[in-house]
Amino acid sequence: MSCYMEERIEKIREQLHNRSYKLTPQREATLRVLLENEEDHLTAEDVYLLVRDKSPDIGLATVYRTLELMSDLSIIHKINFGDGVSRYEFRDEDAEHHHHHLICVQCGSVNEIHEDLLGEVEKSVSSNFHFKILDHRLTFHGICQKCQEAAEQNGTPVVKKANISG
Amino acid sequence: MSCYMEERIEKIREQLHNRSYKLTPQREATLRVLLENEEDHLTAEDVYLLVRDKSPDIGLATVYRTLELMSDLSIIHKINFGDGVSRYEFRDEDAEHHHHHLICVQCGSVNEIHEDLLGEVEKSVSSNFHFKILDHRLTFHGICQKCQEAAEQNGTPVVKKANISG
DNA sequence: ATCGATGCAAAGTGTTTGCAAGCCG
DNA sequence: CGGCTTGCAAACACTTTGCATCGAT
Repeated sequence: MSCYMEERIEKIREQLHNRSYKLTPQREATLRVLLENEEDHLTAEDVYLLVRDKSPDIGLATVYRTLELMSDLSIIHKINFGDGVSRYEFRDEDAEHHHHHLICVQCGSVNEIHEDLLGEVEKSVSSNFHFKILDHRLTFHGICQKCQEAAEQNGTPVVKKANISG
Repeated sequence: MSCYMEERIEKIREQLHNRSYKLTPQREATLRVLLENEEDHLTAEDVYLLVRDKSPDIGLATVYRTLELMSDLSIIHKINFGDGVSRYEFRDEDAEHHHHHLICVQCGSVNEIHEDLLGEVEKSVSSNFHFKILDHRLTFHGICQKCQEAAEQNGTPVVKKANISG
């Protein structure tokens, strides 16, 4: 895992150099946080706080600038669940296109679906609407398994955490 | 159309009264703007400017409060295309659930798809992930027919608008 | 010496809130 | 009267920007 991470960092260093950007310590620290939390969907603030644990002198603006840059270079993905905050995650190298989110309106948890659910749907949209699809966003809002179970047992939701709404 | 609009306004007035809210002149003006621009996806600012044409003394905060209220009552829908601004549109009375957006990254146009594309997908998500789906958001980002045609003819996009708006 | 990258603070956006005044049953 | 509504301005949360400084060519 650690080795895998070094690999990815090196690859990104190259990508940056090829476009005459530097992989500065701050940028590297930011990327490492993102890699270490690949399962989550961190906000800029989240990233900032985590980076600061290891590199206390980094500024929030730098984190924003780094995230923006990485996003422009398609190294990471900027996503938005409609709660007014941007979140960042690593782009799947292969299946970049086929990755959706399940947001629990009860506890705020976000889970991913990695299957390609939209192959057929995209085909029909392309041909029926003459729309050339480059990307898509699919999000389901609902109740996750945990909260359903909790509700069955005692009628109380697991946690009251988020208000990700549309 | 005008008559249709009165009908809808009256219906909403009732809905509000049933929940002990009033359909004040400001709220009514806001709703009328939304109804008159049902095809668009207006931001709060858009709505504010349009309302002000007819009711110059309305405040932006009132527009926000009205939109929030109508959204809470599921009379309108608050949507978010990931550009950091909330947009509002009337909720389809019947097919509330099956309505997606095609956003052109070239000219910024937003078109709607009213077909239900996700019936099968939802079934498989529900059963595979034990996730109780309440709602979903599906957005395709790509190039609309117009921009494709323009590009074929002279390599130049139709408009450079950069912003996601109607 | 150059030119990008950084940290800080200030400015910017879009949205929400506190509050005194207004309206209406 | 008593509650919901309103307009205004101030507060807010998140993000971007200006600028002097730093650091690696």
